[in-house]
Order: sequence, then structure tokens, then C-alpha cells
Amino acid sequence: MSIRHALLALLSDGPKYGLQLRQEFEAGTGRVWPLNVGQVYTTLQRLERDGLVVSDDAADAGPQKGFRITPDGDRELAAWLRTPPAAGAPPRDELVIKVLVAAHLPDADVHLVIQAHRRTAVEAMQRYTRFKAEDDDAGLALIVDAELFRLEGVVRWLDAADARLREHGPLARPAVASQPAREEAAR
Amino acid sequence: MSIRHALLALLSDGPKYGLQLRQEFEAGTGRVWPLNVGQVYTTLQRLERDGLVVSDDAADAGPQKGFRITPDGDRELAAWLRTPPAAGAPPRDELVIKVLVAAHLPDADVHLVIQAHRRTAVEAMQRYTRFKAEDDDAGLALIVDAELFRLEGVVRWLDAADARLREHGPLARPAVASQPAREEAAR
DNA sequence: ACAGCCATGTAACTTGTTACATGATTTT
DNA sequence: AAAATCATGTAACAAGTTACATGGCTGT
Repeated sequence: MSIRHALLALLSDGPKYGLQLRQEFEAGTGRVWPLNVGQVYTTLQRLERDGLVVSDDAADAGPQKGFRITPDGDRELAAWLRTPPAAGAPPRDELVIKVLVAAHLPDADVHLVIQAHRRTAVEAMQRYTRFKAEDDDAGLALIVDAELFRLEGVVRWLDAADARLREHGPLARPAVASQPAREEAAR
Repeated sequence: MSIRHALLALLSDGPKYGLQLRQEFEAGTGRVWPLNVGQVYTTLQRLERDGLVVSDDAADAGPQKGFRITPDGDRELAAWLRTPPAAGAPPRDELVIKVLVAAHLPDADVHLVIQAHRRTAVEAMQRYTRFKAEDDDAGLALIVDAELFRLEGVVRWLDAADARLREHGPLARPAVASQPAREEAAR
């Protein structure tokens, strides 16, 4: 639900057409968050379907097809801005699942997996730090900062998880102690 | 690509059937990451379609339909474990987009938006901390920790962003200084 | 004339997700 | 017999994503 609303936000500044939306979206964020043009059009169609934007009655205006935000779109945008992401539903983090899976798997060494991911995260942090020094766009700095803070949290969690798993020993198999499983159901 | 592989990992321990997979997935993570049963079956179908698992030739075995992981599945699982999440493609974070959007929007006060999200994050941290005290499952602790570290990073980023936006003043409109735009295209 | 960009679009696919339907078995 | 639970499945959708097709205009 992010791109949808990002485009909506751009449109709340005034009518725009497809390519223009991509340009404005990528201005500042381009190097970090590229956006396929096709996606702009598919997203615009879906926004129009949902009544959040309307398209020009074309006629004049040459090759470009402008889109306007509707009152419904404005409301939707405002609501989205207020709503905290993942409210209620906690995110199913891929890295966490990986570590958890590795912790349960008998053949895989969790600590190796953790260290590998830790290394990757640290490298990414270094890349982003360098990247930030090269460019000084304000919006871009915010994005890069977000990624840096995120990665820092990841590294800290990996360290904590590593320690915790060392103390605690390998995690037990799920061991669903439920109904007697009708004799040897699993052979 | 997380549930897919989580199920694959469970199957790498031996043949399982649908409901059993859900039970084992939710054992430990259940309270935080509930999993709709239907999704287990759809995912299993897709895994079978991709040749990563095969189903029993049924016949006997009563009502349950067992699935086995294939060599391809094993390989896929091992590769997935090694692959760092979001390698290459930086994640398009929803909260970051929200703040960025609010920073560009003239009518919305970025700082209010930031503070609102900050409050939500802190509240979530408190909830998770309490939650962690109540339950002492090892796997669950890892998940909750991950969420806590993540939220801590979010709060720090929000503070940094707030400060940065105060110094820097409101972000400029995209201002795509491209080709002359064929007279007043936008009215 | 041709290369290249502007601009729009579409078909196809992925993962995640849920609401619902259908039987079989077990418990009350 | 009715209610609950086990167990499987399907239809339908959302959002993201990309590869490709099409046409017009511009500069060389």
C-alpha cells in the first residue's frame, strides 16, 4: 500500500500524468528506490478503479493523460498518513524466520547463518554510509538514515540472538504435543 | 518468500501434512505470527507446482495428505538460508514513505505525523516488553526481541528525521527540471 | 530515413491473504 | 442426533513487479 499512496500524494499537489509521476517519485529517491514505469500505469488504473483519482477527459492535451485526485482520494491519503504501518499485524520478518528456521534445523549451524547475515548487514551499512557522503539530497539522506538505523537494529538483534542461542542451546523441535496422532501416522 | 520457505524447512524434517504444518509453524510463534490454514494449502500447492515438494500417493494414510521435500527443495532451502534478505533491492519502507510524503505535502505537518508514529512505536515497544515478560518460550523471545530492536531503530530514526527536518526546513517540491513541458501543460 | 526518447499501456505472474465449502470423525 | 473438531481444499482478491507492445515526436 505504499506506492499507491505515494502516487496519491504526488497527485494531491495537482494533476499529473504517468511519466511525470515516475520522475517526481524518483527525484531524490531514484538511486535508492527505482520505480518501473509500468507500475505507475497499473497503479493509476487501480486508483481510478477505486475512485481515488480520475483521468482527464483527454480530448486536448496531446499525448499525456492527466490524473486528478478525488475527494475520496484526499480522505484516503490523510487516513493513510495517520495510520501507523503494521498496526495490529506484526510484520513477518524474513531474516527472523531465517534465523529461527536455522535454529530448528539440525544440519545447519545457526551461528554460521547469523554471522553470514551479520557480515552482510555491516557491509550494507558501510555502503550506505559512503553513499550518504557522496550525495547530499535532503530526502535521500532521510531514506539512507532509515536504512542505517534499520541495519543497526538488525546487527544488534543478530548479536543478541547469537548470545541467546549459545546459552539456551539448540531450540527444540516444535513438538506439537497434541492428540495421539492415530498410531504411527508419520512413518 | 518467507512462508514458502518456512514450510519447506518444516518438511525438511520429515513428511508432514497440512494442519500439522500449521501447528508446528505456530508452535512458539503462534501468538505473534498467526497463520491461516488456507494459506498452508495454497502454499503447498505452489511448492508442489514448483517441484520443491511432492505429495503422498495417498491411497492409505486416511484423511491426511502428506508432503515430502524433494532434492530441489533441499537445495532451494539451503540457498534461501544463505541469501540475505533484500540483497540488492533496498526495501521500500512504508513508514519512511509516509514521513517523506508528509514532508513534501504543504498541508500536513510533518512533525505531527512523526510524533504520532513515534508514540505508536513506543507503545508497541511497551506492549512487547510486557509480552516478553509473560511468556518465556525461546523462539518467541527471539521474535519479540527482533521486533523490539526494530522499533528502537524506528524511534531513533524518527527523532533524527525530526531534527533534520527542523534544521533543513520543509523539503522542496520535487521540481523535476526537465524539458520545458510544452507551455502550461498543467493548469 | 533512422535512432532515440516520450508516453501510454497491457498481459502475465508472484506471494500473501481470507472467506467459504466440504466431508469425516469424534465428543457430548 | 447435534455440535465440535479434524482435515483438505478452492475461489477470489490485493499489491507489487516486469517484460513487452505500440505510437508519436524530434534530432541527426
